[in-house]
Amino acid sequence: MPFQPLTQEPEIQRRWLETGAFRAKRASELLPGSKTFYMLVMLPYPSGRIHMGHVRNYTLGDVTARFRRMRGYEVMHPLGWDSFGLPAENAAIKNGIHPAIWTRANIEEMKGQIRKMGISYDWDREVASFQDDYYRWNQWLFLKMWDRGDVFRANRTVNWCEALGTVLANEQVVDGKDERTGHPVTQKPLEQYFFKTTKYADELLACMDGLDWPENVKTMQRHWIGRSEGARMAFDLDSGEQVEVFTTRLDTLCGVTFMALSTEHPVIEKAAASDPALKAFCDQVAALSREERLTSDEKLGHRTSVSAIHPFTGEKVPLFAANYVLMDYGTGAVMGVPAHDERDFEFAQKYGLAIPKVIESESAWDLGTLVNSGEFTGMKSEEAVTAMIAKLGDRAERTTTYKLKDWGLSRQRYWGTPIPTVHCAACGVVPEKPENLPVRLPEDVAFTGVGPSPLTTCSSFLDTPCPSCGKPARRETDTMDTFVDSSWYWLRYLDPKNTELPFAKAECDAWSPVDLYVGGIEHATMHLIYARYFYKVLRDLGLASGPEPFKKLICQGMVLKDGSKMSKSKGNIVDPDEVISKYGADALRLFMIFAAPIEKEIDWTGFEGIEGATRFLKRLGRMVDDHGLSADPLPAKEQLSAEEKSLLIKLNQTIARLTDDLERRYQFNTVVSGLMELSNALADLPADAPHRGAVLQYALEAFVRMMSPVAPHVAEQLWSQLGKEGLCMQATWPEADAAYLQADEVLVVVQVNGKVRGRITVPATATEDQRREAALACPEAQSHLAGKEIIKVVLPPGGKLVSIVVKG
RNA sequence: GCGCCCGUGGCGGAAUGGCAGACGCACCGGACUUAAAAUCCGUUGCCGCAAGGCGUGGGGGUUCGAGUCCCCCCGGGCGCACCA
Repeated sequence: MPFQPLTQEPEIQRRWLETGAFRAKRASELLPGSKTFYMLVMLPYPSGRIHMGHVRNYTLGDVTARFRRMRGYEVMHPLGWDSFGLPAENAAIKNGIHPAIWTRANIEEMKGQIRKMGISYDWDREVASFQDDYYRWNQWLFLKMWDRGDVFRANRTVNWCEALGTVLANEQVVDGKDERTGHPVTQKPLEQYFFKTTKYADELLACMDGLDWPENVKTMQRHWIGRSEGARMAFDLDSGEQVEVFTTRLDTLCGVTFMALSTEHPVIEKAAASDPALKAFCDQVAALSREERLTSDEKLGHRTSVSAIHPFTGEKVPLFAANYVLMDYGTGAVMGVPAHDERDFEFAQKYGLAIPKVIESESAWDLGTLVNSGEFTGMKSEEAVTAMIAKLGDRAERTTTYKLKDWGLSRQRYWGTPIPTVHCAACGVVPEKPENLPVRLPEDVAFTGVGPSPLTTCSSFLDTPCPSCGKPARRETDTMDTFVDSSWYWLRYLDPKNTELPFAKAECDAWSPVDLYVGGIEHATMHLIYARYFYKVLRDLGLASGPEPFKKLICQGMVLKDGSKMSKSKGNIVDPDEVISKYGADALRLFMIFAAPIEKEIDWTGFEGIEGATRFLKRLGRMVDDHGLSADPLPAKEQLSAEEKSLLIKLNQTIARLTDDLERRYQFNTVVSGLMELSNALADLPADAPHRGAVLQYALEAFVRMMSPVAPHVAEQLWSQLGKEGLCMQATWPEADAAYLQADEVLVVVQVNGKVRGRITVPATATEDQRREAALACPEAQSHLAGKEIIKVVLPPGGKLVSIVVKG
């Protein structure tokens, strides 16, 4: 049958759906001892059209899911939609379409495109975060976390746009203005909700060692968490106040010549109230945009009228407000030790402060031996810290700080999960009662793009009785960060219709953790830390078990066009849907898998690659056509011709190799090249081979099954043509036959002093001695051995090589 | 600045310390064709007529043997970025 993907693929997809071949079992249906595999791809945002990045991601996942099914695993392979967030709201403002309508239409559109790719998703498990049967569980979990003290409210500085009446993300602020409208943006403190992620900082760090994740992602997370051991200590001020600092180098305490505090530090704010010059300095630092602070590292400070008192010497050291001290790390205050800290050094030079050396070591910033430190002189850094803490008493203690911040989840937006709390004049901020969930988003609101979120003016939403005292109160109008939605969605897939709980523990126990998670590297920190954090919370709530959600992670590379990212603005998008309409899904899938290793970028320079994939599929079709059918049994090995035997050896070696590539190495591109090599070997079988029909039939049946994960439509087609009943995707993955893994005669390479000098053929059964003798006797090697002394002969395991070492 | 990753033909890439360049793309030559497309066969790392030599960014090291492991340097990418 000719290769006609455009008519054949939809027909085959229909057969798969009718058979229910993609359906994953519920925990109760799983037989005891059955192997499960949870294949997960990252939750997509329904932007409207799929792009090549999706195609690559979903193809990788599908190859794995289909392979595991054929290997006898029960497979979970779902998809859903990250369907809250700003773009829908912006579309509503621009086009006057309600976000829900826009979102639903986009999901339908993209689902249709994904279906055409033949990805084996169990669509009965689809979830969409904008639906209240999903986001009610965000609210439910929020309340559980509230009860456990994992949620708190605090003031935090945000990018505030007065004209728009909303908070903006850092990426949306360019040159101190809203990138869309140009309205000015200022920094403003705002009362917000936070998840206490720092509570799990140590565990998040410690569990990372056991994860089968790319090393660079693990490193990024370690840096993000940023654990740092040191000490806190309190300095008295001559104003009668105290300032607490965090330092990793308490041993340098005797080198302190100044104190530097963040411009936002309470002590500075208090001093600024009566010091206009200091106030002006702080305002000037605050006015600098994010980028300006990043690009200029010039140290700036302003001396206050206050001094700190050194706890050992009683000397007074000046106290500065400084631009290089961050309020949200440590205590927002630094003890300035210019001789042993690069930043303090720069600062001291600029402001003419003393730079006394108190540590003797290889470089100024290293640990070493104390000098000029009174009674501590002569001690090693480590023992000095212990001694100083002892002497400082209540003033100091060892402590650990983290760069990881608590997760601010408030968004002053409409299109997100309403935070289920109520503001009551009498009771304060009160959590909603669980039985009143979900707190639904009101639908009858207008989107103007100006002023605060429509929730703040929607009385049907706002007016609600206080859950505690019952008096009239006002609903919270903040909604949740969409990262909340994507932090546990993969557990909802396991039990998407549950109305009692977000998911049943039994389902989680049966399927969790995810065996393979595939997605973009851009989620290396935020999403993948939040999801790990959530899992630990869920575990502590008794909803989930086990420490970590994602056993293995693969970050796929991007799909580029002519070296740069595909984007609407560049007009360089290659639309997957159009490619499928022209070449078919299998050709696209094959190309995506073959073009590069998963983690590397693919540059879509032209259509040559996909045309190559098409050629390969067509050639296979012709091969199966020409072969027809054979019912002859495969003859015994002894009866086969040499060519037939070597074809079957190639076949079985390929089975072994591809199985390993897919099961252990997760190396997909070589799966395709392995298939291509094997197809070349099949084509080379002589037309007059004595058992051609039987051998080809046997080899093709295995071949078609092996190509099925990558090119499933063509595989089904050829499977039928080979006279096989049932679906190829439900057939068993071929098992390598040990009798055909090695040829009777094997090639042995002969090296002399590390250089290849000859090749000999020996029986596979040859002993080490026989191999050594044969190698020494080989004429090409002989010419390099003549007149030289043989030092030793190495026969590495595997028997494929003999290495002769000579002298003279 | 700190950290991580990567440098292999014209291109994408393969090689799990053991024959470097599998497989594909492109190119070139040939067959089929009135012609073209499609298809099929073949060549293609570099130097050399050849024998042979050289070759995985550069230099050093470990090893019988290094693209692969270790050290230094060069080039590219990514992440974090005054983290006390």
